[in-house]
Amino acid sequence: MVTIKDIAKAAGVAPSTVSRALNDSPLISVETKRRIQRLAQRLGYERNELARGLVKGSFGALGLIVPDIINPFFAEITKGVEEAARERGFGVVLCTTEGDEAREEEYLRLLQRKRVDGLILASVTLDDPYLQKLQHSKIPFVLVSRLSKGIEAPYVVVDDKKGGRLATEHLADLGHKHIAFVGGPSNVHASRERMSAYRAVLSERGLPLKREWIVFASFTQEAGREVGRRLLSQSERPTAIFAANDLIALGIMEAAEELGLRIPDDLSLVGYNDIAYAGLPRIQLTTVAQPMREMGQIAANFVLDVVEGRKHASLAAVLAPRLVVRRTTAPPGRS
Amino acid sequence: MVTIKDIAKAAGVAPSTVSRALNDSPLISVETKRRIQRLAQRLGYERNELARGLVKGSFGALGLIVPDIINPFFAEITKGVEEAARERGFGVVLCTTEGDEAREEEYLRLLQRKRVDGLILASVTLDDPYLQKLQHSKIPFVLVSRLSKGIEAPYVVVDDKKGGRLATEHLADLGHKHIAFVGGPSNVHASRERMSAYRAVLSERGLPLKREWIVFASFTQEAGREVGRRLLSQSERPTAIFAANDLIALGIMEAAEELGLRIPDDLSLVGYNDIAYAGLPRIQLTTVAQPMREMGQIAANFVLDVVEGRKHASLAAVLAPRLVVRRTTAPPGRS
DNA sequence: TTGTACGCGTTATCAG
DNA sequence: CTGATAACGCGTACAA
Repeated sequence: MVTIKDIAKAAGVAPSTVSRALNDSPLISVETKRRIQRLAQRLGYERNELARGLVKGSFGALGLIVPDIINPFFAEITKGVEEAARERGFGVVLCTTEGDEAREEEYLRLLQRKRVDGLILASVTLDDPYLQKLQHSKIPFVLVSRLSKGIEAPYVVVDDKKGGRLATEHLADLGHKHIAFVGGPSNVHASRERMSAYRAVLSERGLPLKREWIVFASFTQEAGREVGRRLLSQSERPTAIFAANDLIALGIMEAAEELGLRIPDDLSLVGYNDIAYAGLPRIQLTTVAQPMREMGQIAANFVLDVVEGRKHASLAAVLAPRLVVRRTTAPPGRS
Repeated sequence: MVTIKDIAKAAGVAPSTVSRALNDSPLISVETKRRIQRLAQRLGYERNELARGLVKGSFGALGLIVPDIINPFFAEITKGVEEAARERGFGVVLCTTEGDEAREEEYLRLLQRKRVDGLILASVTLDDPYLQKLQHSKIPFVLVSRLSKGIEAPYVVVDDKKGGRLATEHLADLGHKHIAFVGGPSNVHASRERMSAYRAVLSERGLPLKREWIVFASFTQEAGREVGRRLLSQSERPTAIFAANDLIALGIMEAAEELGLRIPDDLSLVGYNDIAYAGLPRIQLTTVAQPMREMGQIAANFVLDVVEGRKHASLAAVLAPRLVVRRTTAPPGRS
């Protein structure tokens, strides 16, 4: 690999002069600058960012931690982050945790060792105490699609209560009286918020609130299928289900299919996230859309602003969800 | 951030001793080693990999270039790469190109500047001449799910000809005589291979080969819908379509729906890739499955083997595809 | 405008 | 077994 020393030798100048030329410094004559720049190009010089980072204390990369890159929800966030980072010349180190806390901590250490300039945490498992440690580490970070109870940390989220309301009210407006809720893990903020909005709406409307019709599982299709089977094979089954994400909804759809229930005739179904496949021809899932890519962009740009010194002290962005009505919801059939 | 110098001072030894302790070197007494290790832990020391990378000439990270992380096909590959890298203590820098060649080159330079240890190219746009340059750069790389004509480069692919055969023969076996093919970009190797297998099967079986029934588009649902509309609204329409990936197939499904055609009654449809959503309740797409995650793992492990000195000179892995028959294919209706 | 000298945090080499 | 010392490639005060 060619270094600035090589260029310096070839050009008959000092390495510092080459450095100045390559960094477009004003304290160098225009002609030597251009001469050196051309030479560098011709020699195929690529700056060593390890060395530069060592000096400047900044490597030019962001760390992104997500639970699962296969999940389109996080894929969209990732895309937003990556776009924003790329536009500003930064790299993105991708870390997936599978929801495993140990792995998350392991990755966090890896990223610190690599001296990334900032962290974007779209993961959910990390406990508050660890976040506290992170705050001391001086490396800027931002929470995406999650909050932290004890810690005051910058975040960008979508208003889950509002989203939960949109979904539940839509079902109630259609005339449903027997509405169940299927969430992700019960310790995940989003799960709880959507559930609490669901409860609030039911109680406002004077609809029955059954304990057995509030289920927490995990944010996967398999979990949705299992819960769906259980929920829909009871003698008294709900006429509508609000699922806390689209994957769960798809699993429930699968279970309904198995049990010979037609959607939306026998069962109305609302999901959450509007992942790309919710709009598929035969799926046509009614769902709550979140601006996921935008979340990623906002998060990345905030961290980069902090890194580059325009110090936004904090960030508390709450974006608005949007109900997307498709074909899995209808008034309840006469039964 | 605490450095080895800080630890050295605190322990009353030289920095080099600390370095030896932290690297578990044998040329240090067991007791000082342990003492220093404990001290480092207590001080919250995290090694600076920029400095380490500078002297060792290796940063401990892989660069991964994919066209689009939203596409489940590449998300799966990414997952495989990330898993393998994590297990061996490496990070992954994610780069998405949107199929834009300029962006790919830009990223390639970024990754070189960051001195990643190896490259995994799941992108398709890069031209052979550029690969040639890459070979000179001494940084090991591997092609995933693509080949290069002129250059002898390590690769891991799935046998597209075999996959194309599986799909086309399945349709022919069902009795279809009017089979169309919809590919991705015509300059993509996978597209061409699947198409050529399609042609071979048709000619072997003595089935009519219509020029208008071979269409190249792009690997997206939108493209599939457009092509589907055109193909299916002709007076003489095919009774079966082999789509070169699942997204295209889904688009075609959408178009068929719009035109009032039932699947598989009026139209049989085979996709390619078996992305997670092909198995969805109402989609149930017959498709050709590729071991995507495995490809990612094999690719990453190969590059890492090279990096770590166990020098596999080359890699030419051809994995086998698998036909997954679901509910979008059936014998042609009487017409 | 340019060159010199030093430091960033680590590892490796060579004495001791 | 341990301690100096140099080197990795670059940026930057300081001197010229």
